[in-house]
Amino acid sequence: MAQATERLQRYLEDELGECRDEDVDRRLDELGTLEAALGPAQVDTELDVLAALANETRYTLVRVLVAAGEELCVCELQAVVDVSESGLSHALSALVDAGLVTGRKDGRWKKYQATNRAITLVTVLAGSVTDE
Amino acid sequence: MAQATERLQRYLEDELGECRDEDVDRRLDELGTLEAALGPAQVDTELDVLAALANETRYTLVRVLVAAGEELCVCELQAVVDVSESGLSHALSALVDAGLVTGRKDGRWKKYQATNRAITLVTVLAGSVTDE
DNA sequence: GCTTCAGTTGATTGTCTACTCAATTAATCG
DNA sequence: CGATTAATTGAGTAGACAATCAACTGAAGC
Repeated sequence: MAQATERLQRYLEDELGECRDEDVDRRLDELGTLEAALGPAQVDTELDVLAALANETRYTLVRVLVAAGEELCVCELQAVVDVSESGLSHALSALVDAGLVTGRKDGRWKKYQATNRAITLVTVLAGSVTDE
Repeated sequence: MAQATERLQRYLEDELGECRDEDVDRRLDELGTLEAALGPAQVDTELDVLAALANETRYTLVRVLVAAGEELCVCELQAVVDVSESGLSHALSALVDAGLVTGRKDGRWKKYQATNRAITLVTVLAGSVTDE
């Protein structure tokens, strides 16, 4: 970090006209505060959610479940994605772990449903991409 | 898909009490419609955005830029993440490609700023994770 | 003009991830 | 009960990804 700090010092000299060591320390502290604004645990959760969504198979499943607005059977979801039965099960399991869908056994069948989190995220994401 | 269709047929028999081939076809069509609700091009864009965010280094950069509310110099961002100078540059480049940040050269320095898309997504994601 | 400096680019490498296959569970049906 | 069915689990593997190193670009400053 020593070298990086030198560069930051030169930058602050450019910006402030003058720059003492204490100015560098203050700026480093400000940057640290920005980074720590959310707790690290929450960031981990957010990254888990993002990782779960950032895959074509899983994102398709979430989108379909959100669009359906009701629970769908695994055997129906099988018709929607292009992976093996096992692959579908792995995908759904990852989505459950990320809190994006919930599963419920119903007799011989298992049904999955999008959570509020999934609905919110898919809606906002679609919106933020539409208005390029 | 032949086998999967058989299972779907049995499922629909369970649900509807009775099920002709045409019922299966109709359900398959409904599912296809759900999947196609958004154009495939838009889905690709959404997946690109998700992939760009789903990485600790890049997500941290976006969060800090959003929290800062102003443009930050590469040399400032260097203090925030734990990768090489080159790794930082690669990360910022990926974020630009995903439309999450913009870059601007200012003399010897290069400054990056969060886009509206990034602000929206980070805000909503943080919110959707807070209310567990 | 040559050097220094800020940042980028491309190639390479080790790690992580998303599948598939095979075996397994749990439930239903005959 | 034994067989079939729906779905899950775990091991293995091919491909994708993130980071680094080294070489490069372009602007600033002496």
